[in-house]
Amino acid sequence: MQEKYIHADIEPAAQTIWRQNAADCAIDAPDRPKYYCLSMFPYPSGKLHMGHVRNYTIGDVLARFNRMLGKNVLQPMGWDAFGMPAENAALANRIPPAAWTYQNIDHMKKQLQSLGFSIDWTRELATSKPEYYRWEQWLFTRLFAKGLIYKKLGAVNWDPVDETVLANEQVIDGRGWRSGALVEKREIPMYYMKITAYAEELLAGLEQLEGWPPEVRQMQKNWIGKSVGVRLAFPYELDGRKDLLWTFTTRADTLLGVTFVAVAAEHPLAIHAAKNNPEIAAFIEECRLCGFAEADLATMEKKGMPTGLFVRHPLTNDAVPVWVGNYVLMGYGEGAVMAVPAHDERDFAFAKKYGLPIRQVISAADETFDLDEWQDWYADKIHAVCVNSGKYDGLSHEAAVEEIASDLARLSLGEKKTQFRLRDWGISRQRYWGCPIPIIHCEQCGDVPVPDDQLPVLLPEEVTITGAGSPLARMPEFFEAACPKCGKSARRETDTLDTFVESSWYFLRYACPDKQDAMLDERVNYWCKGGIDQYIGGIEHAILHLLYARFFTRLIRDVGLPGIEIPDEPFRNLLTQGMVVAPAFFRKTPDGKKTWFNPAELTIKSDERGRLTAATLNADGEPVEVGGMEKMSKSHNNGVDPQALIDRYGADTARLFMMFAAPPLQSLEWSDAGVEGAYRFLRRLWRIVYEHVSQGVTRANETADLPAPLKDLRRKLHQTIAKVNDDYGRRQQFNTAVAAVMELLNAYEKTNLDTAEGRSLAQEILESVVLMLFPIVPHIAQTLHAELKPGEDAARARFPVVDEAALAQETISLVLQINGKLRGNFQIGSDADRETIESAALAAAENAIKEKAVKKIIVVPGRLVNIVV
RNA sequence: GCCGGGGUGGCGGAAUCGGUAGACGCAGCGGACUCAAAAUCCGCCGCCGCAAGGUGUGAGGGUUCGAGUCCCUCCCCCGGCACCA
Repeated sequence: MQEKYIHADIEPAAQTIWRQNAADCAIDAPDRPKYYCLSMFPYPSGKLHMGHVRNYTIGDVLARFNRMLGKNVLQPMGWDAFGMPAENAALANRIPPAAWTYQNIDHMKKQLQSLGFSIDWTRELATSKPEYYRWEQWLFTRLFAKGLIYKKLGAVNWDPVDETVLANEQVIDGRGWRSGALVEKREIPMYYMKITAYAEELLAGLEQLEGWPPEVRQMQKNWIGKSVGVRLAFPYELDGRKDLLWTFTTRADTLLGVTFVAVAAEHPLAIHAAKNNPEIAAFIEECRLCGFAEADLATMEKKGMPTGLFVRHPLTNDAVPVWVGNYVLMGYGEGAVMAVPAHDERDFAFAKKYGLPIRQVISAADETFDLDEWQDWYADKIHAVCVNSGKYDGLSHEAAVEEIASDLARLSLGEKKTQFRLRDWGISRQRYWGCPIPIIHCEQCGDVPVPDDQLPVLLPEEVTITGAGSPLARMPEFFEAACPKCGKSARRETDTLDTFVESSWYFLRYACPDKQDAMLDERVNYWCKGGIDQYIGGIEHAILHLLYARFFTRLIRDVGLPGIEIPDEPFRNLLTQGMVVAPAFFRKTPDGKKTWFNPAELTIKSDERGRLTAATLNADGEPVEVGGMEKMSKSHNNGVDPQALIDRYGADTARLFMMFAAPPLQSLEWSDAGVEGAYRFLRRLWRIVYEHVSQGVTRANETADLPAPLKDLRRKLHQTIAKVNDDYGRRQQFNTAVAAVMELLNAYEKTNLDTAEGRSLAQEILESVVLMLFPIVPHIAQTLHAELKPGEDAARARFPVVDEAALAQETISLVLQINGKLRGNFQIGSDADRETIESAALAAAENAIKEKAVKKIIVVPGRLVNIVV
């Protein structure tokens, strides 16, 4: 055995053994218990970042641990290969997005392999390959036929200088990131997926997801946002034509408090009012410059303008003024809201600002309504009753809603309605590097889906990106097409699909990535039965990706693939890892934009306590500003390259550091310190095994009948096995598993094992330690295991089993408290009854109690005794 | 703004069901080995205090024999907010 731990020698050697034995391949074996362990696939941005290393190490630990429990493990990997960064890179470097992407995939795959992840590479897929996206197009045509995909107008960010649609990320303080032009809101036709048709089912499904973190279920529940309210109409007459202005409210009980209604700038009433009023037209124009992100809407100054138009109150027939509001959006709900300033905080502020009437229609006992100041009880549903509301006076919230809804129904001006916050999913993107939407626009036949025999609609890979519009719209060879129905010349859709579509079903395709003539085959029935056993990915995906994936399994189920069973819920167990965060550094350009610098380009200064204080850019020696801790990301350019870590210390150190530095759910603060410690531990482990092996390996101890110090050490071993097993399996908390093994090794080194019995116990401990660490540091464990048990392969070994006999203990130590304060310990037989414990505790506490009267004795079995005096 | 999470020594973190706060590691300090350094090994290490003891888990209050853990109010940080992935 080598005396020194040299990771550069043992890591490639271990990987060669695994490759030769096909140790990482998942076998389609329907008779064996399966464990499908899935990590969120990466976007091939160039090189791995720390978040990937963390995510895939967690996945690999679980995959290897479950393999050691005898399960048939599938751990696949692929590439979320479509997306905007490839187009940005193309602009910057003049490389076509396809070439850039595939070059990144090659590099990142090598990096993943060098980390020793037990990934079944025979199942690798990339979403940008026609073999993959053709089935997405196929599914699109089926969903289009079923009406689950439809077309309507939707708002986008329009850069008037670059004449292109911008992603939210590309809009910085209301301006285009490249042109600096003020971004406008523009309504364009887009395809939508009817996720709202599944809102009820997606909500109900959350109840069953016991293997999901409760906070993720809560977030999805709130996102779907089911509320029961009343859809009601305000009648009006315009140019002699009668019409209805529809709104939705959850507070129909306050209907008599309505003093105005507000409509969106794009609402027909607003547009009508603008015709003869340049001020309103100017205001509507101003609204076009507002963003439409929810956060912008919620925080911006609420502005409005009277249109001069009036509608009739549905119950009183009073005239109600119509305002245009910049906070009302056409695409959400009805594009109009009723305003009750007295009982809605936003309406209250709006009414105060514009001097609109505030009419109290709710009161609560002991509370006084004060026109000058908003108080939280004004919006209270629980304690309030109707006032100033005629026949509804005295009714509670629920009763009033019921009464008013049925009165409105009688007038055909309203009904009770369940509404969801969830909106249909806009899937059209005016971008090149994505899956082409399989639609042909024919002047006569309308939107015609591309027939199966013309699929896939291939995305041309040799293109020039200019930053202005999609290159597809400039390629007649792409967009010129014959209508599949009438044969006349027609125009192919040049928008592509949102990349969230690809990531909504890739996990099903891993079961059968080589299937040529169908989306999926029966191998899905084995691997995905009951859902994927474990899904691991960033908490930032808690809502969108995870909701879309849940939606998609239901879509595919309902489209129906013969002979294939799709689980409703794709992910049985979910682990949301915390982010890897690091400080971010930037400079502001004169126009206020921030330029972010990578720590690798900087010299960072810190104080004597190790806290970072300042940084300078190596290129010019000038200072940069130190921002806060941010998620490692492209946008903040604060990623630390894991490659340097792997090159210097090896894959096992990188993996161990990642698992030991923080529990998986928590965010992990990157720091260079600590890596050394992980490396030191591996060297120490190597040395300990070397010292044992160089005296000759022996047969592992199997008996609990040992002298006291050895018995204690062996108890520690089996307690550790139980703990580590629980940490890997139930708790999924790997930092404490490592800590437990470290503690065991500390005890091992403090015990004299120079007898035959001792050496045999040493053998038992070291074999167990190496196998317990195998999921985290497989290379060193593979190598050391082969030294401890020549001819045996750790990759096929089972996880150590607890010997219950070793756990038995004759006496235990209990904590003694007096009035809840720690006052020492005492020993007692492990089978002592309550009376014995109490008297032993009183004896131990004699000095401290003295004359004081004992009021109460609390005994917590196995833990402590608290004497109250 | 709304939804979700978090705040524990100089630092990362542990304390799993309300029961010894600070496991394990990093940094630091002292020592051994060495010509020396690195590596390694041994010891110390929340704060105040010579000690006895007191005190301590973002701040304030509450429940309890007992609170990092439960309840209320507040502050700060992070994630998401529908076109970043």
